[in-house]
Amino acid sequence: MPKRVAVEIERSLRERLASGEWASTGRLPTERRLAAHYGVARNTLRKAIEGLVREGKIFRHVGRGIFVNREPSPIEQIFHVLRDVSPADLLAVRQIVEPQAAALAASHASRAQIEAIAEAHRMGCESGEIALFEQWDAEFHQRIFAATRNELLFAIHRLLSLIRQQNAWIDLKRESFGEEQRRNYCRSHARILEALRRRDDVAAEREMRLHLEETRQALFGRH
Amino acid sequence: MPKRVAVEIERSLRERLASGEWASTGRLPTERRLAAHYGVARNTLRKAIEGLVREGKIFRHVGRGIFVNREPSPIEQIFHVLRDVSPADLLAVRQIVEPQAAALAASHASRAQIEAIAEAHRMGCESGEIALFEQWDAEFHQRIFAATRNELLFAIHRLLSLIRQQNAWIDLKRESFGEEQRRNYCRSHARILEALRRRDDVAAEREMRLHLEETRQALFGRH
DNA sequence: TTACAATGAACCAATAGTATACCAATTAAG
DNA sequence: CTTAATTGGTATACTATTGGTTCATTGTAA
Repeated sequence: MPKRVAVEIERSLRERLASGEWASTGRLPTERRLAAHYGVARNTLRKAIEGLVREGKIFRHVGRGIFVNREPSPIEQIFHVLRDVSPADLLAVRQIVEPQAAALAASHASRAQIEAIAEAHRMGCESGEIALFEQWDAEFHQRIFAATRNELLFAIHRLLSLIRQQNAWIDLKRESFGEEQRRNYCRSHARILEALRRRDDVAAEREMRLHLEETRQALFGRH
Repeated sequence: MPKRVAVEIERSLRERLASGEWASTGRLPTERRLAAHYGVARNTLRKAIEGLVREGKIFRHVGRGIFVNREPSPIEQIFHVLRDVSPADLLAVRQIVEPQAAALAASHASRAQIEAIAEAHRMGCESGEIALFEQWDAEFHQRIFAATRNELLFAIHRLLSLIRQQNAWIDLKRESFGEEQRRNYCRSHARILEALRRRDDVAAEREMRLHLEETRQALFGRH
Protein backbone atom coordinates (compact mmCIF):
# COMPACT_ATOMS: atom_id res chain seq x y z
CA MET A 1 0.00 0.00 0.00
CA PRO A 2 1.10 3.64 -0.34
CA LYS A 3 3.25 4.78 2.56
CA ARG A 4 0.72 7.19 4.09
CA VAL A 5 3.33 9.64 5.28
CA ALA A 6 0.66 12.22 6.02
CA VAL A 7 -0.95 10.31 8.88
CA GLU A 8 2.46 9.78 10.48
CA ILE A 9 3.18 13.49 10.31
CA GLU A 10 -0.27 14.29 11.65
CA ARG A 11 0.40 12.07 14.65
CA SER A 12 3.76 13.76 15.21
CA LEU A 13 2.23 17.22 15.01
CA ARG A 14 -0.51 16.23 17.47
CA GLU A 15 2.13 15.19 19.99
CA ARG A 16 4.24 18.30 19.53
CA LEU A 17 1.15 20.45 19.79
CA ALA A 18 -0.02 18.74 22.99
CA SER A 19 3.46 19.00 24.48
CA GLY A 20 3.18 22.78 24.24
CA GLU A 21 6.10 23.14 21.89
CA TRP A 22 4.45 26.09 20.12
CA ALA A 23 2.50 27.42 23.10
CA SER A 24 4.96 30.19 23.99
CA THR A 25 4.84 32.06 20.71
CA GLY A 26 1.39 30.79 19.79
CA ARG A 27 2.38 30.10 16.22
CA LEU A 28 3.80 27.21 14.21
CA PRO A 29 6.47 27.31 11.53
CA THR A 30 5.30 27.96 8.00
CA GLU A 31 3.97 25.14 5.88
CA ARG A 32 7.10 25.28 3.75
CA ARG A 33 9.38 25.04 6.76
CA LEU A 34 7.42 22.18 8.30
CA ALA A 35 7.45 20.36 4.97
CA ALA A 36 11.19 20.79 4.75
CA HIS A 37 11.59 19.68 8.37
CA TYR A 38 9.73 16.44 7.67
CA GLY A 39 11.44 16.10 4.27
CA VAL A 40 8.11 16.09 2.53
CA ALA A 41 6.20 18.04 -0.09
CA ARG A 42 4.01 20.92 0.99
CA ASN A 43 0.88 19.18 -0.29
CA THR A 44 1.54 16.23 1.98
CA LEU A 45 2.09 18.45 4.97
CA ARG A 46 -1.13 20.33 4.27
CA LYS A 47 -3.00 17.04 4.32
CA ALA A 48 -1.38 16.27 7.61
CA ILE A 49 -2.57 19.48 9.29
CA GLU A 50 -6.04 19.57 7.76
CA GLY A 51 -7.37 17.39 10.54
CA LEU A 52 -5.97 19.68 13.20
CA VAL A 53 -7.57 22.65 11.47
CA ARG A 54 -10.95 20.93 11.26
CA GLU A 55 -10.79 20.10 14.96
CA GLY A 56 -10.01 23.73 15.71
CA LYS A 57 -6.70 22.94 17.41
CA ILE A 58 -4.91 25.27 15.01
CA PHE A 59 -6.02 27.90 12.53
CA ARG A 60 -4.33 29.43 9.52
CA HIS A 61 -4.29 32.87 7.91
CA VAL A 62 -3.07 33.65 4.44
CA GLY A 63 0.03 35.79 4.58
CA ARG A 64 0.38 35.35 8.33
CA GLY A 65 1.03 31.75 9.28
CA ILE A 66 -0.34 28.92 11.39
CA PHE A 67 -1.44 29.57 14.96
CA VAL A 68 -2.43 27.41 17.90
CA ASN A 69 -5.96 27.99 19.11
CA ARG A 70 -5.58 29.35 22.59
CA GLU A 71 -8.74 29.38 24.72
CA PRO A 72 -9.46 32.94 25.75
CA SER A 73 -9.62 33.55 29.47
CA PRO A 74 -13.09 33.88 31.02
CA ILE A 75 -12.68 37.62 31.28
CA GLU A 76 -11.67 37.87 27.64
CA GLN A 77 -14.71 35.82 26.67
CA ILE A 78 -17.01 38.10 28.62
CA PHE A 79 -15.58 41.26 27.13
CA HIS A 80 -15.78 39.81 23.67
CA VAL A 81 -19.52 39.54 24.19
CA LEU A 82 -19.77 43.07 25.54
CA ARG A 83 -18.33 44.54 22.39
CA ASP A 84 -21.40 43.87 20.29
CA VAL A 85 -24.46 43.76 22.46
CA SER A 86 -27.76 44.62 20.86
CA PRO A 87 -29.54 47.77 22.05
CA ALA A 88 -32.55 45.65 22.94
CA ASP A 89 -30.48 43.43 25.24
CA LEU A 90 -28.89 46.44 26.88
CA LEU A 91 -32.20 48.12 27.50
CA ALA A 92 -33.65 44.90 28.92
CA VAL A 93 -30.82 44.73 31.43
CA ARG A 94 -31.27 48.37 32.33
CA GLN A 95 -34.96 47.72 32.92
CA ILE A 96 -34.00 44.95 35.30
CA VAL A 97 -31.28 46.75 37.21
CA GLU A 98 -32.07 50.45 37.32
CA PRO A 99 -35.47 50.40 39.04
CA GLN A 100 -34.07 48.25 41.82
CA ALA A 101 -31.05 50.53 42.01
CA ALA A 102 -33.36 53.50 42.44
CA ALA A 103 -35.13 51.69 45.26
CA LEU A 104 -31.82 50.92 46.96
CA ALA A 105 -30.71 54.51 46.52
CA ALA A 106 -33.89 55.74 48.19
CA SER A 107 -33.03 53.62 51.21
CA HIS A 108 -29.26 53.99 51.40
CA ALA A 109 -28.31 57.38 49.93
CA SER A 110 -26.68 60.05 52.05
CA ARG A 111 -28.12 63.54 51.96
CA ALA A 112 -25.08 64.75 50.01
CA GLN A 113 -25.58 62.03 47.43
CA ILE A 114 -29.20 63.01 46.92
CA GLU A 115 -28.12 66.60 46.48
CA ALA A 116 -25.57 65.45 43.90
CA ILE A 117 -28.38 63.68 42.02
CA ALA A 118 -30.49 66.82 42.25
CA GLU A 119 -27.64 68.85 40.82
CA ALA A 120 -27.31 66.52 37.83
CA HIS A 121 -31.05 66.80 37.29
CA ARG A 122 -30.99 70.59 37.44
CA MET A 123 -27.97 70.94 35.14
CA GLY A 124 -29.58 68.59 32.62
CA CYS A 125 -32.84 70.50 32.54
CA GLU A 126 -31.10 73.85 32.20
CA SER A 127 -28.60 72.80 29.53
CA GLY A 128 -29.35 74.11 26.09
CA GLU A 129 -27.43 71.76 23.85
CA ILE A 130 -28.49 68.17 23.35
CA ALA A 131 -24.95 66.87 23.90
CA LEU A 132 -24.71 68.64 27.24
CA PHE A 133 -28.10 67.30 28.30
CA GLU A 134 -27.05 63.75 27.47
CA GLN A 135 -23.93 64.19 29.56
CA TRP A 136 -25.93 65.29 32.60
CA ASP A 137 -28.52 62.60 31.89
CA ALA A 138 -25.79 59.98 32.16
CA GLU A 139 -24.49 61.69 35.29
CA PHE A 140 -27.98 61.61 36.82
CA HIS A 141 -28.25 57.85 36.42
CA GLN A 142 -24.66 57.25 37.49
CA ARG A 143 -25.11 59.19 40.72
CA ILE A 144 -28.18 57.15 41.55
CA PHE A 145 -26.09 54.00 41.30
CA ALA A 146 -23.41 55.60 43.44
CA ALA A 147 -26.08 56.35 46.03
CA THR A 148 -26.94 52.66 46.38
CA ARG A 149 -23.62 52.34 48.26
CA ASN A 150 -23.16 49.01 46.50
CA GLU A 151 -19.77 48.99 44.80
CA LEU A 152 -20.60 46.04 42.62
CA LEU A 153 -23.84 47.58 41.42
CA PHE A 154 -21.98 50.80 40.68
CA ALA A 155 -19.36 48.87 38.71
CA ILE A 156 -22.04 47.12 36.68
CA HIS A 157 -23.59 50.44 35.78
CA ARG A 158 -20.26 51.79 34.61
CA LEU A 159 -19.94 48.65 32.52
CA LEU A 160 -23.31 49.32 30.91
CA SER A 161 -22.27 52.93 30.29
CA LEU A 162 -19.10 51.73 28.60
CA ILE A 163 -21.15 49.54 26.30
CA ARG A 164 -23.33 52.47 25.36
CA GLN A 165 -20.30 54.63 24.67
CA GLN A 166 -18.42 52.27 22.45
CA ASN A 167 -21.33 50.97 20.40
CA ALA A 168 -22.32 52.93 17.35
CA TRP A 169 -26.06 52.29 17.47
CA ILE A 170 -26.36 55.00 20.07
CA ASP A 171 -26.40 57.41 17.13
CA LEU A 172 -29.77 56.01 16.13
CA LYS A 173 -31.15 57.27 19.39
CA ARG A 174 -29.80 60.76 18.90
CA GLU A 175 -31.66 61.16 15.62
CA SER A 176 -34.98 60.41 17.25
CA PHE A 177 -34.30 62.71 20.18
CA GLY A 178 -36.15 66.00 20.03
CA GLU A 179 -36.94 68.84 22.33
CA GLU A 180 -40.23 67.31 23.45
CA GLN A 181 -38.51 64.08 24.45
CA ARG A 182 -36.00 66.06 26.44
CA ARG A 183 -38.72 67.77 28.45
CA ASN A 184 -40.37 64.39 29.10
CA TYR A 185 -37.09 62.99 30.40
CA CYS A 186 -36.65 66.02 32.59
CA ARG A 187 -40.10 65.53 34.13
CA SER A 188 -39.36 61.82 34.72
CA HIS A 189 -36.11 62.68 36.42
CA ALA A 190 -37.95 65.14 38.61
CA ARG A 191 -40.42 62.46 39.74
CA ILE A 192 -37.57 60.04 40.49
CA LEU A 193 -35.70 62.68 42.43
CA GLU A 194 -38.82 63.54 44.40
CA ALA A 195 -39.25 59.89 45.42
CA LEU A 196 -35.61 59.72 46.48
CA ARG A 197 -36.03 62.84 48.59
CA ARG A 198 -39.05 61.27 50.30
CA ARG A 199 -36.99 58.07 50.85
CA ASP A 200 -39.85 56.29 49.11
CA ASP A 201 -38.19 53.20 47.62
CA VAL A 202 -41.41 51.87 46.11
CA ALA A 203 -42.10 55.11 44.28
CA ALA A 204 -38.48 55.43 43.19
CA GLU A 205 -38.59 51.94 41.70
CA ARG A 206 -41.88 52.68 39.95
CA GLU A 207 -40.82 56.03 38.52
CA MET A 208 -37.54 54.66 37.25
CA ARG A 209 -39.40 51.76 35.63
CA LEU A 210 -41.74 54.20 33.90
CA HIS A 211 -38.80 56.34 32.81
CA LEU A 212 -37.08 53.37 31.19
CA GLU A 213 -40.32 52.34 29.52
CA GLU A 214 -40.40 55.87 28.12
CA THR A 215 -36.85 55.38 26.87
CA ARG A 216 -37.76 52.05 25.31
CA GLN A 217 -40.61 53.60 23.39
CA ALA A 218 -38.36 56.42 22.20
CA LEU A 219 -35.93 53.81 20.87
CA PHE A 220 -38.14 51.04 19.54
CA GLY A 221 -41.66 52.45 19.48
CA ARG A 222 -44.53 51.22 21.61
CA HIS A 223 -45.57 47.61 21.78
CA MET B 1 7.66 33.45 7.93
CA PRO B 2 6.51 37.06 8.24
CA LYS B 3 8.61 38.58 10.92
CA ARG B 4 5.82 40.23 12.89
CA VAL B 5 8.21 42.83 14.22
CA ALA B 6 5.34 45.01 15.39
CA VAL B 7 4.15 42.42 17.91
CA GLU B 8 7.64 42.13 19.38
CA ILE B 9 7.99 45.89 19.66
CA GLU B 10 4.56 46.16 21.25
CA ARG B 11 5.61 43.67 23.88
CA SER B 12 8.85 45.58 24.49
CA LEU B 13 7.00 48.89 24.81
CA ARG B 14 4.51 47.32 27.24
CA GLU B 15 7.37 46.23 29.47
CA ARG B 16 9.17 49.56 29.31
CA LEU B 17 5.92 51.36 30.02
CA ALA B 18 5.12 49.14 33.00
CA SER B 19 8.65 49.54 34.33
CA GLY B 20 8.05 53.27 34.60
CA GLU B 21 10.77 54.21 32.15
CA TRP B 22 8.74 57.18 30.88
CA ALA B 23 6.88 57.91 34.11
CA SER B 24 9.13 60.78 35.23
CA THR B 25 8.62 63.03 32.21
CA GLY B 26 5.27 61.54 31.32
CA ARG B 27 6.08 61.44 27.66
CA LEU B 28 7.62 58.99 25.21
CA PRO B 29 10.12 59.68 22.43
CA THR B 30 8.69 60.68 19.07
CA GLU B 31 7.48 58.03 16.69
CA ARG B 32 10.45 58.69 14.42
CA ARG B 33 12.93 58.30 17.27
CA LEU B 34 11.31 55.10 18.51
CA ALA B 35 11.27 53.71 14.99
CA ALA B 36 14.96 54.49 14.62
CA HIS B 37 15.67 52.97 18.03
CA TYR B 38 14.07 49.71 17.02
CA GLY B 39 15.56 49.95 13.52
CA VAL B 40 12.15 49.82 11.94
CA ALA B 41 9.93 51.88 9.67
CA ARG B 42 7.58 54.38 11.24
CA ASN B 43 4.55 52.48 9.91
CA THR B 44 5.59 49.41 11.81
CA LEU B 45 6.14 51.32 15.00
CA ARG B 46 2.73 52.95 14.71
CA LYS B 47 1.17 49.52 14.44
CA ALA B 48 3.05 48.50 17.53
CA ILE B 49 1.67 51.34 19.64
CA GLU B 50 -1.88 51.25 18.30
CA GLY B 51 -2.83 48.62 20.84
CA LEU B 52 -1.50 50.71 23.71
CA VAL B 53 -3.48 53.69 22.45
CA ARG B 54 -6.68 51.67 22.18
CA GLU B 55 -6.27 50.42 25.73
CA GLY B 56 -5.76 53.98 26.89
CA LYS B 57 -2.29 53.33 28.31
CA ILE B 58 -0.84 56.12 26.16
CA PHE B 59 -2.33 58.95 24.12
CA ARG B 60 -0.97 61.00 21.25
CA HIS B 61 -1.31 64.61 20.11
CA VAL B 62 -0.40 65.92 16.69
CA GLY B 63 2.55 68.28 16.93
CA ARG B 64 3.16 67.44 20.59
CA GLY B 65 4.14 63.83 21.05
CA ILE B 66 3.17 60.65 22.86
CA PHE B 67 2.25 60.71 26.54
CA VAL B 68 1.66 58.07 29.18
CA ASN B 69 -1.77 57.91 30.75
CA ARG B 70 -1.46 57.67 34.50
CA GLU B 71 -5.14 56.89 35.00
CA PRO B 72 -6.09 53.27 34.55
CA SER B 73 -8.56 52.59 31.76
CA PRO B 74 -12.25 52.43 32.66
CA ILE B 75 -12.25 48.68 32.28
CA GLU B 76 -9.24 48.33 34.56
CA GLN B 77 -10.93 50.55 37.12
CA ILE B 78 -14.05 48.42 37.01
CA PHE B 79 -12.11 45.21 37.41
CA HIS B 80 -10.14 46.64 40.25
CA VAL B 81 -13.43 47.08 42.08
CA LEU B 82 -14.59 43.59 41.18
CA ARG B 83 -11.58 42.04 42.86
CA ASP B 84 -12.74 42.80 46.36
CA VAL B 85 -16.49 43.00 46.46
CA SER B 86 -18.20 42.24 49.73
CA PRO B 87 -20.39 39.14 49.89
CA ALA B 88 -23.30 41.36 50.96
CA ASP B 89 -22.98 43.52 47.84
CA LEU B 90 -22.75 40.48 45.62
CA LEU B 91 -25.81 38.89 47.12
CA ALA B 92 -27.74 42.16 46.82
CA VAL B 93 -26.97 42.27 43.11
CA ARG B 94 -27.96 38.65 42.72
CA GLN B 95 -31.25 39.40 44.43
CA ILE B 96 -31.85 42.17 41.92
CA VAL B 97 -30.84 40.32 38.78
CA GLU B 98 -31.64 36.64 39.20
CA PRO B 99 -35.39 36.80 39.87
CA GLN B 100 -35.88 38.95 36.79
CA ALA B 101 -33.64 36.58 34.83
CA ALA B 102 -35.84 33.68 35.93
CA ALA B 103 -38.89 35.57 34.72
CA LEU B 104 -37.24 36.27 31.36
CA ALA B 105 -36.21 32.63 31.09
CA ALA B 106 -39.79 31.52 31.67
CA SER B 107 -40.86 33.64 28.72
CA HIS B 108 -37.97 33.18 26.30
CA ALA B 109 -36.43 29.74 26.92
CA SER B 110 -36.48 27.06 24.28
CA ARG B 111 -37.69 23.61 25.23
CA ALA B 112 -34.13 22.28 24.98
CA GLN B 113 -32.90 25.00 27.33
CA ILE B 114 -35.50 24.12 29.92
CA GLU B 115 -34.48 20.49 29.66
CA ALA B 116 -30.87 21.55 30.18
CA ILE B 117 -31.92 23.38 33.33
CA ALA B 118 -33.84 20.30 34.46
CA GLU B 119 -30.75 18.18 33.91
CA ALA B 120 -28.64 20.46 36.07
CA HIS B 121 -31.31 20.28 38.76
CA ARG B 122 -31.45 16.49 38.63
CA MET B 123 -27.68 16.03 38.66
CA GLY B 124 -27.37 18.39 41.60
CA CYS B 125 -29.99 16.60 43.67
CA GLU B 126 -28.51 13.19 42.92
CA SER B 127 -24.89 14.13 43.55
CA GLY B 128 -23.46 12.84 46.77
CA GLU B 129 -20.50 15.09 47.38
CA ILE B 130 -20.91 18.71 48.37
CA ALA B 131 -18.39 19.90 45.80
CA LEU B 132 -20.24 18.15 43.01
CA PHE B 133 -23.55 19.60 44.18
CA GLU B 134 -22.11 23.12 44.17
CA GLN B 135 -20.89 22.61 40.63
CA TRP B 136 -24.34 21.60 39.42
CA ASP B 137 -25.92 24.34 41.51
CA ALA B 138 -23.82 26.90 39.64
CA GLU B 139 -24.70 25.19 36.37
CA PHE B 140 -28.41 25.39 37.25
CA HIS B 141 -28.27 29.13 37.68
CA GLN B 142 -26.05 29.64 34.67
CA ARG B 143 -28.40 27.75 32.38
CA ILE B 144 -31.29 29.89 33.55
CA PHE B 145 -29.39 32.97 32.44
CA ALA B 146 -28.57 31.32 29.13
CA ALA B 147 -32.29 30.67 28.69
CA THR B 148 -33.06 34.38 28.88
CA ARG B 149 -31.52 34.64 25.39
CA ASN B 150 -30.00 37.93 26.49
CA GLU B 151 -26.28 37.84 25.80
CA LEU B 152 -25.53 40.79 28.04
CA LEU B 153 -27.46 39.33 30.95
CA PHE B 154 -25.62 36.04 30.46
CA ALA B 155 -22.29 37.87 30.45
CA ILE B 156 -23.17 39.68 33.66
CA HIS B 157 -23.97 36.39 35.34
CA ARG B 158 -20.63 34.94 34.29
CA LEU B 159 -19.04 38.04 35.74
CA LEU B 160 -20.79 37.47 39.06
CA SER B 161 -19.70 33.82 38.97
CA LEU B 162 -16.11 34.90 38.42
CA ILE B 163 -16.31 37.16 41.45
CA ARG B 164 -17.60 34.31 43.56
CA GLN B 165 -14.82 32.03 42.35
CA GLN B 166 -11.90 34.34 42.96
CA ASN B 167 -12.99 35.70 46.31
CA ALA B 168 -12.01 33.74 49.34
CA TRP B 169 -15.05 34.45 51.49
CA ILE B 170 -16.89 31.72 49.64
CA ASP B 171 -15.27 29.34 52.07
CA LEU B 172 -17.35 30.84 54.85
CA LYS B 173 -20.41 29.64 53.07
CA ARG B 174 -19.17 26.09 52.73
CA GLU B 175 -18.70 25.72 56.45
CA SER B 176 -22.31 26.60 57.08
CA PHE B 177 -23.55 24.30 54.35
CA GLY B 178 -25.01 21.07 55.61
CA GLU B 179 -27.11 18.25 54.31
CA GLU B 180 -30.35 19.88 55.37
CA GLN B 181 -29.49 23.08 53.50
CA ARG B 182 -28.73 21.05 50.44
CA ARG B 183 -32.16 19.45 50.47
CA ASN B 184 -33.76 22.86 50.89
CA TYR B 185 -31.87 24.19 47.87
CA CYS B 186 -32.93 21.15 45.89
CA ARG B 187 -36.58 21.79 46.72
CA SER B 188 -36.25 25.47 45.79
CA HIS B 189 -34.70 24.53 42.48
CA ALA B 190 -37.56 22.14 41.85
CA ARG B 191 -40.11 24.90 42.41
CA ILE B 192 -38.23 27.25 40.09
CA LEU B 193 -37.98 24.58 37.43
CA GLU B 194 -41.67 23.82 37.73
CA ALA B 195 -42.51 27.47 37.16
CA LEU B 196 -40.25 27.57 34.11
CA ARG B 197 -41.95 24.49 32.70
CA ARG B 198 -45.34 26.18 33.14
CA ARG B 199 -43.94 29.31 31.43
CA ASP B 200 -45.11 31.15 34.53
CA ASP B 201 -42.81 34.16 34.69
CA VAL B 202 -44.43 35.58 37.82
CA ALA B 203 -43.98 32.34 39.74
CA ALA B 204 -40.43 31.90 38.43
CA GLU B 205 -39.54 35.37 39.63
CA ARG B 206 -41.14 34.71 43.04
CA GLU B 207 -39.52 31.30 43.57
CA MET B 208 -36.09 32.59 42.59
CA ARG B 209 -36.52 35.51 44.95
CA LEU B 210 -37.43 33.14 47.79
CA HIS B 211 -34.49 30.90 46.92
CA LEU B 212 -32.06 33.80 47.15
CA GLU B 213 -33.60 34.90 50.41
CA GLU B 214 -32.95 31.37 51.62
CA THR B 215 -29.34 31.76 50.48
CA ARG B 216 -29.04 35.09 52.23
CA GLN B 217 -30.20 33.64 55.50
CA ALA B 218 -27.75 30.74 55.15
CA LEU B 219 -24.95 33.27 54.73
CA PHE B 220 -25.86 36.09 57.08
CA GLY B 221 -28.65 34.80 59.26
CA ARG B 222 -32.18 36.13 59.34
CA HIS B 223 -33.05 39.77 59.76
C1' DT C 1 -2.57 -2.50 -15.16
C1' DT C 2 -5.11 0.20 -11.69
C1' DA C 3 -5.88 3.10 -7.69
C1' DC C 4 -4.02 6.16 -4.64
C1' DA C 5 -0.59 8.60 -2.15
C1' DA C 6 3.04 11.65 -2.75
C1' DT C 7 5.82 14.89 -5.40
C1' DG C 8 7.09 19.20 -7.59
C1' DA C 9 5.92 23.30 -9.61
C1' DA C 10 3.37 27.19 -10.64
C1' DC C 11 0.25 30.86 -9.59
C1' DC C 12 -3.13 33.54 -6.58
C1' DA C 13 -4.55 36.40 -2.60
C1' DA C 14 -3.76 38.13 1.87
C1' DT C 15 -0.53 40.06 5.12
C1' DA C 16 3.63 42.48 7.12
C1' DG C 17 7.08 45.53 6.57
C1' DT C 18 9.76 49.35 4.01
C1' DA C 19 10.22 53.78 2.02
C1' DT C 20 8.45 58.11 0.89
C1' DA C 21 5.68 61.99 0.62
C1' DC C 22 2.41 65.20 2.22
C1' DC C 23 -0.99 67.23 5.64
C1' DA C 24 -2.45 69.50 10.00
C1' DA C 25 -1.57 70.73 14.65
C1' DT C 26 1.78 72.33 17.77
C1' DT C 27 5.94 74.48 19.37
C1' DA C 28 9.78 77.45 19.44
C1' DA C 29 12.81 80.75 17.45
C1' DG C 30 13.18 85.19 15.14
C1' DC D 1 3.11 88.36 15.43
C1' DT D 2 5.43 85.68 11.88
C1' DT D 3 7.87 81.89 10.40
C1' DA D 4 10.26 77.62 10.40
C1' DA D 5 10.85 73.21 12.52
C1' DT D 6 8.81 69.36 14.76
C1' DT D 7 5.28 65.91 15.46
C1' DG D 8 1.48 62.80 14.85
C1' DG D 9 -2.03 61.37 10.97
C1' DT D 10 -2.65 59.57 6.48
C1' DA D 11 -2.00 57.70 1.99
C1' DT D 12 0.47 55.25 -1.72
C1' DA D 13 3.79 52.29 -4.01
C1' DC D 14 6.70 48.43 -3.54
C1' DT D 15 8.90 43.97 -1.75
C1' DA D 16 8.80 39.67 0.55
C1' DT D 17 6.49 36.02 2.81
C1' DT D 18 2.65 32.92 3.61
C1' DG D 19 -1.40 30.08 3.16
C1' DG D 20 -4.85 28.56 -0.76
C1' DT D 21 -5.29 26.20 -5.01
C1' DT D 22 -4.55 23.57 -9.12
C1' DC D 23 -2.31 20.31 -12.07
C1' DA D 24 0.87 17.20 -14.28
C1' DT D 25 3.98 13.67 -12.84
C1' DT D 26 6.06 9.85 -10.11
C1' DG D 27 6.13 5.79 -7.17
C1' DT D 28 4.04 1.90 -4.90
C1' DA D 29 0.87 -1.52 -3.31
C1' DA D 30 -3.20 -4.22 -4.70
